Amino acid sequence: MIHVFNTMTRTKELFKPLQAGIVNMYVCGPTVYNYIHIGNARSAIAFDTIRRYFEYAGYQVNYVSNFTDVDDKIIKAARTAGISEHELTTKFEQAFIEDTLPLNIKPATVRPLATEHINEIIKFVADLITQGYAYVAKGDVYFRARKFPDYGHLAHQNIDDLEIGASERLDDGELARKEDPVDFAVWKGANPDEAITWDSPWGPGRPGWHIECSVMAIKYLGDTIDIHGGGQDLAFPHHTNEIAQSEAHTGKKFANYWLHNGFVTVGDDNEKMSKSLGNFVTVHDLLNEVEPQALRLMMATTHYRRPLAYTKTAIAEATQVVKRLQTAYTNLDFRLQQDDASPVEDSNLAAQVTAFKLKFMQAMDDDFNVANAMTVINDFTTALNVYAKATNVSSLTGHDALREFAAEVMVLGVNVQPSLDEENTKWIDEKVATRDAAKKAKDYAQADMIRAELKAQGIILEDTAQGTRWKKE
RNA sequence: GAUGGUAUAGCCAAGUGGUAAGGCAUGGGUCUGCAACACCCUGAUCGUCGGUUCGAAUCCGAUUACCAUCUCCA
Repeated sequence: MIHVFNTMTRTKELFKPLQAGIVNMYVCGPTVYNYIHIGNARSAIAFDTIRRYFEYAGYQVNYVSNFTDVDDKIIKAARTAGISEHELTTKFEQAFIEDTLPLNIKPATVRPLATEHINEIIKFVADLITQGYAYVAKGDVYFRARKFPDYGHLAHQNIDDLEIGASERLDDGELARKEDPVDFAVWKGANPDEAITWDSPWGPGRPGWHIECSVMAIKYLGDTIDIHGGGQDLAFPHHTNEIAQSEAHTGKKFANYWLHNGFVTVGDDNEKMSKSLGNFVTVHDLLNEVEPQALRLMMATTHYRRPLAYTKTAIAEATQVVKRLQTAYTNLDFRLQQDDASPVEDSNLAAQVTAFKLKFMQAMDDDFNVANAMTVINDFTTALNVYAKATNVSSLTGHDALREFAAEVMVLGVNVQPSLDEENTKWIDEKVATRDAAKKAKDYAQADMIRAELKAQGIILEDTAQGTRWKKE
């Protein structure tokens, strides 16, 4: 019984999908005019973790996340770089894929592009005009926000309280064309010097900012979707406008649950990180400095609705934890490979594993309470470590435990299974064998020398009751 | 001005009425030929003030501080 916090109602609600066993979710993706920053990554990781938990819990998840590949910033950035908009967006779409891969962010089921849905967008806009919800004004098309009842409910903004132009970025010309300052563009007429335009019944132009998400969400997931997600800052105006235009168009509820992730803050004063403040860190740069799995864990274990303070100490701590999780997995795995491991079930361990799974799900069912889930994973880790030192172990149940452990940790996006590289490690095994012989002969001087020699090459030896295991530093 | 969020040990953080989970760090111990890994032990009365209650971090009121949103932003 999964409960999620719905921004629309500001309460935790029991999650009930429209179709049993299937979750249709749409998450607003980045505008691709630069490398993604850690705020984008946080959002992607938050919803990837949610997605992975649904999948762990047995749901099929249809996860649609877009690239917004046409807007003012793209036009500006392309012009600065001296390349076409398409070249620019293609480059950063590719970079998104490359940068999110090491963070174990699963690719979306569908990753649609605004520019590949222009016909559908034009049709959608035309329908809104026919319905009387939108009007043409000198090549632009605006949505009559006041005509939509309950406008602003999602962000809990009263339409009359909206401070017009509070961000001081409103274009006066646009303001003059609007019937009402709260109206928003669904289609923007082209400026004479803009190359990236499409023909429409209202003249050349391009989609407004919010329309692509409405069109693509409905196209790929249906008129009503289960979950719509994105960053907190999107609640207003982006999602508010999506709701207005979508529900005006279909006459149906657009999304049953609205989930919003909190911001990333940086620096000592915990200031919001954003592109406009210029204090952002790109994932592209960060991946050269930090262990990707540590970054992933750090972000995944901060509850998605809370602000996430990006600090070096948080990364350092996460690095320790990742190591601890991986060590536990590897050490028990080593123990189970020993000849004395029994093929018979260990009912005691099996019961523990069942209990951990139950507790893990209880934690995650509560609006993805990762902090409590981590408590379970920590207990699980300790149990694995204890078992790895046990005199009698069951290979059968031990492997079951490892599988369940890895699955739970993978919900958070961390892989504890060592990658199997093909390189030749025979020489290490030989050194270890030589050292073991020296140890048996109580020639500790030679044994220590071999250990030091391997250490110099980044190989750590660890003696156990069943023999010596090695790992890379 | 409107609308939200946050305040718990050195740091991160769970906990919505019954005498404060967990992690990191610190210190001590066990295991080990030594080491490593691991395991065990070690810490706070919950921003401030007042109220309700047999009992509050948890409810109510006030207050302080910090952060965010109000048509560029994940």
